[in-house]
Amino acid sequence: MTNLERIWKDQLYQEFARIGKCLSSPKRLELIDLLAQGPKSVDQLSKITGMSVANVSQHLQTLHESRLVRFNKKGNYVIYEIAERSVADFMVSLHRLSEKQLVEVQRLKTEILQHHASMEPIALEELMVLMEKGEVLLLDVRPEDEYIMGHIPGAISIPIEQLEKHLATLPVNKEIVAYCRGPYCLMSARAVEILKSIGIKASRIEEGVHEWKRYVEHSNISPKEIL
Amino acid sequence: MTNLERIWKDQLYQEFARIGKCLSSPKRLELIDLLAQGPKSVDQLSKITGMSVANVSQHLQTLHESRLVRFNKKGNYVIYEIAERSVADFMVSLHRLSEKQLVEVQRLKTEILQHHASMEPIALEELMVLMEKGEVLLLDVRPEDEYIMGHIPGAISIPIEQLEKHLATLPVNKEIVAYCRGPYCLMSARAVEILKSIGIKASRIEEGVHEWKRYVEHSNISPKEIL
DNA sequence: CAACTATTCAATTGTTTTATTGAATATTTC
DNA sequence: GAAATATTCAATAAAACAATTGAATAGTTG
Repeated sequence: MTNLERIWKDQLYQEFARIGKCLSSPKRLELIDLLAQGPKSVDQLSKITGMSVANVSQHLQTLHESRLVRFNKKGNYVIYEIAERSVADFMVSLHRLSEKQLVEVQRLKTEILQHHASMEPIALEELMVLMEKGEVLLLDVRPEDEYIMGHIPGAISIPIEQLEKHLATLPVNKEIVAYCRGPYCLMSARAVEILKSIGIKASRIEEGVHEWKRYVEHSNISPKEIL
Repeated sequence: MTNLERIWKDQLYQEFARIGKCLSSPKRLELIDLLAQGPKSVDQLSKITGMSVANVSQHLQTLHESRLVRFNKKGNYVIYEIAERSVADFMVSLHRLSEKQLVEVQRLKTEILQHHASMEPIALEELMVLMEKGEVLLLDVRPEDEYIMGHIPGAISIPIEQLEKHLATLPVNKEIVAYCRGPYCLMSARAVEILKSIGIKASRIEEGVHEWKRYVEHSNISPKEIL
């Protein structure tokens, strides 16, 4: 290899590693995951994650330097969002790889399921069948703005905090399946607990919007429009 | 969010970040890319990359802790390889994301093309058409063991160092298309230079085996067996 | 325009990471 | 079994990073 080639390769891999650096901090990964669900301000992110505002801001700047996120200023707020859909897709890949390779991730996932008794999720495939038959109501329990940004077709939106208030409006004859931000979000599990406690037949899927997109794109099922 | 939930999430993201940490060092990324082409010993990797043996060994151990690579001992050598095909796929994703988001990567790619005059690659799609017609000979210029590990169907193997010796055996009536490890490997460019210098019509694709696999899987073209 | 809010900046701390060196281990070959 | 080879280990020094704090900025509301 020529010397020039070596320098070129070093520069190139230096760049790839910039993306890698963004992924090397747990806090930053959590921020990307949250932004993948929809745009959020710095202090929203600070409140959700429990990090200090300054700390969040700093992490967001790191992410911005690698062009994984972008922002708009809206009045007093700075609203960050992921730079591209492909960033969210990439995060799904990272999670899948982590689950495949790291036993510890698998262990943590089953551990939390034991705390939420009988919260075993149903398969996405199974949900599809049930929805075809119209036997099931799909419930998106994320905050409403995330639902508006994109959701699984056919789902209705009841954010988890409002679920108890809206219990009366739910059909009694249908089974309910809840979903939230994805496999590492527990809002859908909490929803199932609430629903089951008042005698409604309920379950959850562990997939979120991005995992669902990946699923339909890989299984060649007609990729319906996202409403 | 409950306190327990916060702890759980922190542990989970800590784990994801372990994979991220592996990707945060340029040298480690280069090692993964090389291993994605086929198993290699520590000192092979040391020689290819120009790093010290101890340094390579240390990086490989980091990769092993995150289960991205595995190894077998063969006599005096320790042969490392990627732990799963999905690791190679993930690297393709990372490269694609980097190229999309980082202008600097795009700049570096065009920069090197100016050094190798008229090395503009042809599209994979174009190659497929040409191969259907039988108008083209596809040449894999990587080391032979990497070819044996997996190659694009229909390709023949002539490692770049042996190309000049084997020039006589090449058909004169066919155009030749060369490929190597992927978009950041310059062996195929060197091959085209050699071929053109003696008047053979030649070009290259920038894709390697993994990029090719991704291509056929996403375009639903019959995914022929890899020979 | 003064008080307030959201965000960023700058400086500091303690921690991790990287590359390097030389020694230690394990396997093979003669 | 001694010499040679491939790899790992351990210790070090330099560099990069993460979280924290308090001050600075910029936009908003009364």
